[in-house]
Amino acid sequence: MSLEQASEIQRRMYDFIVNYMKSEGMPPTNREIGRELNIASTGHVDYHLTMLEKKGLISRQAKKSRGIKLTKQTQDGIPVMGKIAAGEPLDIFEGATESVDVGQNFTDTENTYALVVRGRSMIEDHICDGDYVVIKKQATCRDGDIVVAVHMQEGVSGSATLKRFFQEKDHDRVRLQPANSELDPIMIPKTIWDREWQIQGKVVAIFRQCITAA
Amino acid sequence: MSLEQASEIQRRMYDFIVNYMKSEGMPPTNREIGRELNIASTGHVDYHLTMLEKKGLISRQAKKSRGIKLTKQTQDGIPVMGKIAAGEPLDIFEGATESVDVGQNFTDTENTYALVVRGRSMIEDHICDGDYVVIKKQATCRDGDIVVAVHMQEGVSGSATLKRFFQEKDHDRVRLQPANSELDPIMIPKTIWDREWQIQGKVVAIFRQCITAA
DNA sequence: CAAAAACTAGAACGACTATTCCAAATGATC
DNA sequence: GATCATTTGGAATAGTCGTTCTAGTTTTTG
Repeated sequence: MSLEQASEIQRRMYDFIVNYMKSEGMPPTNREIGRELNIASTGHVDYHLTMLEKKGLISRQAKKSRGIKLTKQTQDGIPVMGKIAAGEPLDIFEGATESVDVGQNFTDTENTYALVVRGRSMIEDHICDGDYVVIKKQATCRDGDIVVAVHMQEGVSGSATLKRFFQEKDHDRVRLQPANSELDPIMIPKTIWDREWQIQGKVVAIFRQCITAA
Repeated sequence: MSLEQASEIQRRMYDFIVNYMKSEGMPPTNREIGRELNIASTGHVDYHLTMLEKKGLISRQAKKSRGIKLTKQTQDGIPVMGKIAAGEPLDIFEGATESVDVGQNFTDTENTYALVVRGRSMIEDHICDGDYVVIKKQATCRDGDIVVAVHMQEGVSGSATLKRFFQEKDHDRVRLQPANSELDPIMIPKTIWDREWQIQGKVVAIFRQCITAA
């Protein structure tokens, strides 16, 4: 919640605080905030900070210089946009409800997100049920890449599937290959491919959290 | 370098700054440092901060409150202590040369480290050559846990191996089971186990970075 | 329209902060 | 013993900081 019910200037203020903390390693002062957002009065800044605090986005330590803390500390994680499988395409991109912290390996947060793998369709590539796959958004890919392919059907929101991508030039079609010998590949003629399918991105990393009950 | 050539009080000061930043999210003021280290004079604190800066451990922004930055960026990653395999035990713990950033999922940095997996000995558990395994240090484990087991031979530094741990009570021995049907388990009588073997820790996560040439 | 909420500016206060200067111990080196 | 770097205390200064106050405008809401 919260971020949506903040006004435009409060959102800009919050963004500035986040960026300042990331680059400077400390929260900004009220005056630094005002200078950045062209706010002439420190009291004015204080007012909006109080609002942000009331909305639960930050917390403040009274009287302390730079006494701002972020309550939502998931700054570093990348959003988990949904679940994905190969056998039965699932809807994704309903908005991130979760996030997974994979550190600073993937800094391009604009173009990186994660999905939770469902099923055993990529098991022979050692991608298991429950694994997080880190996806880098891109519209093109190379033969053999593990990609998120979206099937856009008329009227229906696209359903996504995780598969290896192969371009079979001699047959002029695309093969989406699961990594499970019990499952069949999807063969798509190039003409239909261009019209109905779209590469959303490719897998750049896999993260598996082992259940550890002790 | 640098940290070694700092005096005891400067080391304590540096530690306090690191801990303060970790818990408070901002650097401490000179006065807060003095209060913590029982230094009566702010000028005194300033003197030691100047020394720390000269030795390259911190950098300072003149006149700014809390204007301290750590130059050695707080290794957010966890140290990669070496390589490990099941087939041919490898020496580890030669000191970390590398580190991998797995985010804030594992905050107990004192008791967590990573290893690079070599070989296909755990392939049926979907742990591949090149994967990072995140290890949580602990001396005991449960049946079925994937553990780092160290064989301590006389005179030789211990060699480590990654396997699943099983305690076979009826035979009074320990089985270290690779996840590769081509490889045989290691069976160790309980008496020898207690004397020559040691559990270093268990796998809590797996991180795989896919080669992405575009 | 009227009332309420949100937003903006300016000024001022007291506390906090980094820095500097002075003076004096302590410990090591030669 | 003399010299030097290191370590400590006290005081003072100029500026920064969070906060509060008054007073006005704009926007939203009923």
